[in-house]
Amino acid sequence: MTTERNPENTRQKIINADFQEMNKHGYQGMRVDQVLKNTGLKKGAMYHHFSSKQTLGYAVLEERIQKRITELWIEPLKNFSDPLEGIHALYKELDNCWSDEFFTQGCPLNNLAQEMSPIDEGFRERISAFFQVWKTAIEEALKKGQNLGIVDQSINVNDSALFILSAIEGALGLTKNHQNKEVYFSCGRELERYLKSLRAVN
Amino acid sequence: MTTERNPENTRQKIINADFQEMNKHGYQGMRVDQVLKNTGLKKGAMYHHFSSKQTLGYAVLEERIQKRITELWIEPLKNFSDPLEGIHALYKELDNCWSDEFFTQGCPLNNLAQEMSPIDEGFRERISAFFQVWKTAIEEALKKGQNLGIVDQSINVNDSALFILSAIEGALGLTKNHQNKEVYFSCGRELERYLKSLRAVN
DNA sequence: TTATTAACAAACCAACTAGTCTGTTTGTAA
DNA sequence: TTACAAACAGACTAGTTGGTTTGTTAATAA
Repeated sequence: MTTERNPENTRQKIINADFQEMNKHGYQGMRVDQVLKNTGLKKGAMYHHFSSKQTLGYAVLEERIQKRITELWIEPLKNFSDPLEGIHALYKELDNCWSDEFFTQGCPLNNLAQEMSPIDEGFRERISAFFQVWKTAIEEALKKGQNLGIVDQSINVNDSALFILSAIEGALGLTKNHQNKEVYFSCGRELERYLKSLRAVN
Repeated sequence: MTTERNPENTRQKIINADFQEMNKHGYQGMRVDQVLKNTGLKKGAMYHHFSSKQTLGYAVLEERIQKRITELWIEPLKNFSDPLEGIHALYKELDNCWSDEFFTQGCPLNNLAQEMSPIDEGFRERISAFFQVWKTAIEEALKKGQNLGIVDQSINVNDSALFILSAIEGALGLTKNHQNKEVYFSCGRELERYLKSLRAVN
């Protein structure tokens, strides 16, 4: 704690600073020098912990971005017995969990997805795999809802989970462009309408 | 036609080449040298027609991207008496209008929106204004549908238009990341379900 | 025909950027 | 206490990048 050198802490400081810079400027727009400036560290420190800018970028994705989304979306979804209610609740809850910065800078995962998918297969594969995890979580929740008689049996849970994901990311993207959270709330109300259309008619 | 110098043609060649490079690498990742290489022209030609990389970027957005979306989405939507049918038809029609490249490189407008909104107010304002135009076109179509008794009167057309936009862009974004058109079709089927939920119950 | 400007080509430049290299200090195990 | 490796600092570099400058040729109006 009081030791001057704390390699793990240094590593995390670099990842945190890089995460912020990447989310604002994109991976390509992010400058290693600026990240170092923000941490007060020097090149030697960074290149001791990460072999390249790309390696650092991957670390941010895997250790920071994916982890946070797991905490905010994937894990808590399991706690809802009604998945339709759960998805809408988590959507609204984001307003409390996320700082305003994220609404003007967009979803870190989708930002990377849009920027890097056509030009870096390493990024694309990792992101695609994680979107699959996220989608599967929604899919499983919907299936569970079907078994409980909450979600209509005729629903294609694969299509539905994919659409919900795209709607969430689409809403965050528009919100970022308009720099206005009202856009997010508007889309949320219509997401709720869509979710209602999945409900089993008793 | 057979003249050696054709300034307007040169201008368009630069815009076209820049459009392709920007759509693949992003505005920041786009390299002026590469654009010139693709056209066979030299720096002098480009900086004669455009005062900077930024000016060229704005030109691509205004003269190429916005124009194309107007042709593909905004104008044709007016020809449908049933807006719900129209939106779904245009969504599906994109498969015919767009080359596969666009499904792996994403929507040019949204690509720019996601990349540039937090870092270039000039881009952000232009894109935001055009999204408004697009949204309004959907909104007006829905209103017309309400007047015709096709769309339910209780629908908030502002929310709905925004949600449809976000769903389209969200779907294209996921498709680009997965590099698989099936994602687009999946989302399309669920967009259809949402659109049905807007229909007036007679 | 001629003068003038528009439309380029070609060489050049200063600033930037990821990455390297060498050296120094701190922690730690023997 | 003494090696020794890990954890950095600081200076440096080769390559890149947007932009400039100067020169040349084609179009066009007088």
